[in-house]
Amino acid sequence: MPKKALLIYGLICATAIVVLNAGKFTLAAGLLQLEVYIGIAGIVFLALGIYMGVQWVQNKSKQNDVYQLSNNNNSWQLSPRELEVLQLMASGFTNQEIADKLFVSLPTIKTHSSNIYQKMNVKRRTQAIQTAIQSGLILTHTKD
Amino acid sequence: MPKKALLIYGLICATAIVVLNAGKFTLAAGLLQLEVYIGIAGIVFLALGIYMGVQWVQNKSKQNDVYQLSNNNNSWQLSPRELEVLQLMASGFTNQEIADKLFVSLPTIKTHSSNIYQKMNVKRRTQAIQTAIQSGLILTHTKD
DNA sequence: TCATCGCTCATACGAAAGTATGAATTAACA
DNA sequence: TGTTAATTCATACTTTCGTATGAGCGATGA
Repeated sequence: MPKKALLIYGLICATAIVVLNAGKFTLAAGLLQLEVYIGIAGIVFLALGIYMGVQWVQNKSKQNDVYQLSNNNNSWQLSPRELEVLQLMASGFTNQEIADKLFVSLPTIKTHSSNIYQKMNVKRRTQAIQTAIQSGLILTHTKD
Repeated sequence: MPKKALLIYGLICATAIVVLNAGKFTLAAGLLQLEVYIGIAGIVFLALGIYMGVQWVQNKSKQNDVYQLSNNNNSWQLSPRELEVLQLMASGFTNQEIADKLFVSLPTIKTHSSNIYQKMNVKRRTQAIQTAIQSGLILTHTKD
């Protein structure tokens, strides 16, 4: 969810800034030693870094190879966005994962996929994938 | 659904037989002319034929091409039955359709697919398809 | 004969996919 | 400027998928 992800990151950044400012004021008031301030800031940023690192690795390990699209094989007049969605569907991602990748909401991806199925005259995700592969729209094995 | 389909066909056949018998009795009682009896029987069977024909065509048009399996690429030690299921999954069929094709129940196919995902270390149908295609287990384009 | 494996089936539950409907925004275009 | 297409989003609903768990059965092999 783009909103959720943005919200989380926003909150983290906001928290970090607040903590830093609080520390600066305390420092200016002479109530805190510089070492302590730096230490706290270090811990906050370390935590932030760990969190982002974990997220990164988790996303990494989850990622499949993404299929390539053929340039001259759009038999169904799919829009650019629909092609992107189809490509990610064929690569094994859920609607939610596709939404995250494209920074849009889940309903948006659902709308796109429904439109794709209509244009391709199929009823299911797996049929769309099969049809796209068979037609050559999606390239499963790059031929060099 | 095998049960539902069987039920429907059973009901149709039963109805046809009942109608025929009713006609025969009426005929025996001399209340109906032979031509009328034959006519009614004809209409009943014509309707039955039309219904079955429509069903046939609809099923026909719904059928996808079925992918081929590689003979020497079973990296995950999938059982013969699991290979069949995977093949049909990749070809775009629902679990219900696969169950119908293999003359087993829906829960059976669900069990098979779950086992397939575990053996292949994936979480979803589309991932299993992608992985199987990439590995060469499933042949999307027959090379001659 | 006992253990294992493959296959089958069932029920119940939760997650993901898909449909329908309506709507707002933006960009291209006549 | 009005129209159209593409994109986005939401809500509500149905269908399909997937997991967990437990069980029965036949074949195979130690």
